[in-house]
Amino acid sequence: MSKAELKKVSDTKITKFVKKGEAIFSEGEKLNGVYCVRDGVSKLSKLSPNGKDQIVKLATQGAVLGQRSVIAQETSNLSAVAVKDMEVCFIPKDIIEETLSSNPDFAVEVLRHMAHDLKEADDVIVNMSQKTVKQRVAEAFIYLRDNFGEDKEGYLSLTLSREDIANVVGTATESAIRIISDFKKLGLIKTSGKMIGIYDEKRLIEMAKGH
Amino acid sequence: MSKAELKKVSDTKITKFVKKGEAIFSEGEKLNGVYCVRDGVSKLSKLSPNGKDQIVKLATQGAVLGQRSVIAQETSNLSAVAVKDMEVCFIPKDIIEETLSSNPDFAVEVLRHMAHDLKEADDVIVNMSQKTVKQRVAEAFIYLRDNFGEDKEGYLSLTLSREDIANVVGTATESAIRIISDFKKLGLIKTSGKMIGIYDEKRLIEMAKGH
DNA sequence: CGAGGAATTGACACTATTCAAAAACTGTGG
DNA sequence: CCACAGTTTTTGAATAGTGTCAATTCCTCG
Repeated sequence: MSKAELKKVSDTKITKFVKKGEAIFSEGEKLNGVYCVRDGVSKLSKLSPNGKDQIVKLATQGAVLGQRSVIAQETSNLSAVAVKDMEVCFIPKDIIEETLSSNPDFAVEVLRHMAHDLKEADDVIVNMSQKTVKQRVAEAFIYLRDNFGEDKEGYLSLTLSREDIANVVGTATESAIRIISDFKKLGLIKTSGKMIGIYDEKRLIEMAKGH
Repeated sequence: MSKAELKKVSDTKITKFVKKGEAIFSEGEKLNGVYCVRDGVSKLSKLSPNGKDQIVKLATQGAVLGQRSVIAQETSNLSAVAVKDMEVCFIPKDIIEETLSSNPDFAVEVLRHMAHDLKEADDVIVNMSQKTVKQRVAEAFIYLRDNFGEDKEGYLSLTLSREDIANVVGTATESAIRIISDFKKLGLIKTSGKMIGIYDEKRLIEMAKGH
């Protein structure tokens, strides 16, 4: 973006704080702008017909929420709820649209970003359909560590409830719990309250591949 | 696109015919352009680590293949294979890139298109993770009819092998076969060779919702 | 300390994959 | 036109993987 555009954006942006558990927007809602994540983590989920919530993506610092819906000029197909206290800034739709149509570089940049998201979505589809729940749980832990890090004691920095883990993996909460319990018994992970830490990364990765 | 641009595209485009079963491009291949589907149908699939092919999308007339990879400047994450004799036209990467950066309207149009694909991918993720194989098979038949139509005898115009059906649904071939056989016994569908026709749409839709 | 939600566990029904074998179909060369 | 070889489609039976429901136990917060 040019300097003038950047200025316009920073003039109009509104910073918002969202507490863990609170929604930024919900499925079906009409969005009149996008939200940039400055801090914290949000889950993007979609309610399935059977009443369960499928988490499609976890978004953290640097991610932009609502982009897809604003560009497609549709209501949101996902809900965004904070899983860790957040600070987001809001950018009105008008600015996005205007910048898109006046600045090809910006459009291409957004395009690249969306192309990347699409590839990730394809990968998730393959994972969901071709891997067992056990493999997906193992994968989820690796993913959580790689994307959100771990504290000095080796526990994952992003702590999700067992239900959220199940919703990321796409399974029943009890199934996820049982597998976590198995992993612990096998010495692959350690737990402390709802916190989870990776013990034996190597074997966990093996597990994710199916062994 | 402007007239001049359109002309440039039609000057450089190369028409290609692809027979059923032949590949247009494969996973990991570097694409130096995109393919527009003028006729026929292609499956876009990704090989999973366990050796099975997951069909992510079926593309027909009007669809553009390879767009994502060209835009992201990456090798293709999917393979494209014809499931029905095809006619495609090739548009070199250079032209795409140039048009993207010079014509904001074109970029926005592509963006909208990709936003739509992304939403569809989200829906597929939810279906894969939250529905049973039986529901997904039922859904697949409805999808095939809605998108590819049926002949005068009521058989689906797009005939896929049982294996392809299983790969769309994300299950073992035998599982898909068994479910198809069940549906037939229940009077929901009829078959003739590998052709499949929908008998009782209403109950099939119920089935897709899970009853 | 008590209430209410979260996490865990057991038992059981149901779903789906796997391996093996039989039957049906397809194209080819005699 | 038929027989053969190679696929694809079907079916069976055994096994493994998941989901559901109900009952406890744990935790956390007011």
